[in-house]
Amino acid sequence: MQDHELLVNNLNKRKFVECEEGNTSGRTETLHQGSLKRPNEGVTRVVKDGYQWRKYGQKVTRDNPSPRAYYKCSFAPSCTVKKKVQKSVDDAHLLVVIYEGVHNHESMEKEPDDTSNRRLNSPMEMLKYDEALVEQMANSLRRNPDFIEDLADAISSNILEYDLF
DNA sequence: CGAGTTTGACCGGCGC
DNA sequence: GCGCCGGTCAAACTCG
Repeated sequence: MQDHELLVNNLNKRKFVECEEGNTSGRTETLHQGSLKRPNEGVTRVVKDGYQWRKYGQKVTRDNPSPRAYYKCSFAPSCTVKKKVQKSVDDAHLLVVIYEGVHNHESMEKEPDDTSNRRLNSPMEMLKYDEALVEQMANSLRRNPDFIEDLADAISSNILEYDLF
């Protein structure tokens, strides 16, 4: 399933904090605020979860003061998958990603270079992200003890998969 | 020059 | 019927 792919991808990019299922038609993920939305921060441009997304709109919604961004999958013209990205109401450090639909094509997993991830911005930035990441994880885990099991399960199964590569 | 982003306008659904 | 709101479109702009 793509769930795991996304999870692993985000972990690789050091942006993933927590993931929760439970949206009706789509999936919801909460990401640590990283370079996700700002291509000019010098990291990867559009590819961050294995797919290529093209932004087609942005809106400020009522329930959340932060603008919500709308993305379509631009990797395959026939792919109608969309995703919405907005900051969490609870925690502005988190990005909530809502996926709608299912990809009808392979992901772009084979990112040409793992080296493109390599430099977030600077070692300082990485440290900052790491700190915030740990903090966020601790907080969310404290709040959601049940989540530990799911997360550990997902991570461990993916680690095993990755070991094969 | 092409691909992607920004941003204001537009449209349709829904509640009153 | 009207207004609000979320979602989408498209022209202008930016960047590599």
